[in-house]
Amino acid sequence: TCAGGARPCAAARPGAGAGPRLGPPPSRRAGVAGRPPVRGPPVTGPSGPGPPAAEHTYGEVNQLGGVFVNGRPLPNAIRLRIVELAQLGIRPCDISRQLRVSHGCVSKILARYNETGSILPGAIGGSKPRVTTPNVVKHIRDYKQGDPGIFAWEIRDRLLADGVCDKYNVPSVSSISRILRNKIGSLSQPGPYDGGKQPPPQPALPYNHIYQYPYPSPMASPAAKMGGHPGAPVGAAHVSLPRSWPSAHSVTNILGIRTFVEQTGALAGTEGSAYPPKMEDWPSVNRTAFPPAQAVNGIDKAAMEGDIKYPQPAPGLSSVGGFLPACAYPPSNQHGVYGGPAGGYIPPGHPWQPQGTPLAHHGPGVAVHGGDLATAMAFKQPGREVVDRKPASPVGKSPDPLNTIHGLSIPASSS
DNA sequence: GACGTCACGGTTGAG
DNA sequence: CTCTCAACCGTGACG
Repeated sequence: TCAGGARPCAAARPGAGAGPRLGPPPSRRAGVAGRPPVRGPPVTGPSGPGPPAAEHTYGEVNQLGGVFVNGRPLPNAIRLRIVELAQLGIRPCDISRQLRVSHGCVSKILARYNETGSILPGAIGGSKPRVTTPNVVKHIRDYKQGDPGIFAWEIRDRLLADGVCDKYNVPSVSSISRILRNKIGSLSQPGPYDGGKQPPPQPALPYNHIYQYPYPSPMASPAAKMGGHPGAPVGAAHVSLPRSWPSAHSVTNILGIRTFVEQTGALAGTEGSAYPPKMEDWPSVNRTAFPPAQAVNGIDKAAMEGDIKYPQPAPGLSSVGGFLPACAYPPSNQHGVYGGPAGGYIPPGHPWQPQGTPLAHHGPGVAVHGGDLATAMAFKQPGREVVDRKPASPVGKSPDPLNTIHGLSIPASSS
């Protein structure tokens, strides 16, 4: 289904269920484009009283008055809150209104959550993992050295024939050509990577190693928490990694490089910048709105900060704490700027949630186990995405993953 | 009125 | 360095 956003689906869709839509009334399809959303002058907080910091946070304002960045995922805090509220029994339509997020989005996020257990957005951009791994390069080099006149397509065939690659990860002829041109230009010298050598990390990185979403680090090991949760393959519990290409075909797996990857993943969590600086460097984001990150693990700081683009209200606003009516948001956030950290609330237990890990509760104070919540939320069970996204969960880490996990520095004030 | 679905325009990042 | 492409995004509107 398309709900997940499967491309094919969309592509194949022009006719599919959308039949009737093919002739969208003029007014229709206005979608995002039709009605020039408030853009450009980035939605900065209400240009008046707005938070100074948010001078030019840009975004658009939806019909509900909420701010969003076209093409970009909602902040994890919001995503999380959507799930939380849903778990509190609040109807999606109400959640939509309260958070000022389109109901379609709420529906989508909840559906995904139900399906995968993850509140996190999928991996955006990028493409399949590199197929030109060190090992492949090495073979190409060997072939080339063995037969300087060999054609790229011949190399390709040989890679397949020799089992170096399979049809899923064999480099394209153009890629091979490029390799020949760029990396194997001078056959005399050993390539950048030597067979036995430990391959440089980068190439091995699975998809999106840079994808800085606050994906909880593997160590979050939701799996662990999930313990007996049905359908929660412990090992795979990683719902969060955005996209992982068919692990079975994963180059990294094939090459046995995964370990590194995993580690990297873990780091990512710690280093946590929610979004890549590039984009994330949105000006004016008031990062201070969030408690200093302790968190480290995935969503935490990252998650929260990740939402940088969205002006964040003071932490105090916590959302749920009081399931405030939309109007509860400070005027300054007029445009429904997404509220602050998702903390501050004590989510209801989750069905699948491992006993004893109530969402965010323990920990007094800061950061805390708020992570649990996130974790739990984020990893209900490794859904297909999950599985796909992350080959395996790292091991032996996180002494107390839960705590740090998303570190949703929830002002958990367990109170 | 609620909600699932999906076209749309947009962003992203590997190749 | 730029372009291409395919993935994902949230919105908004239909049904």
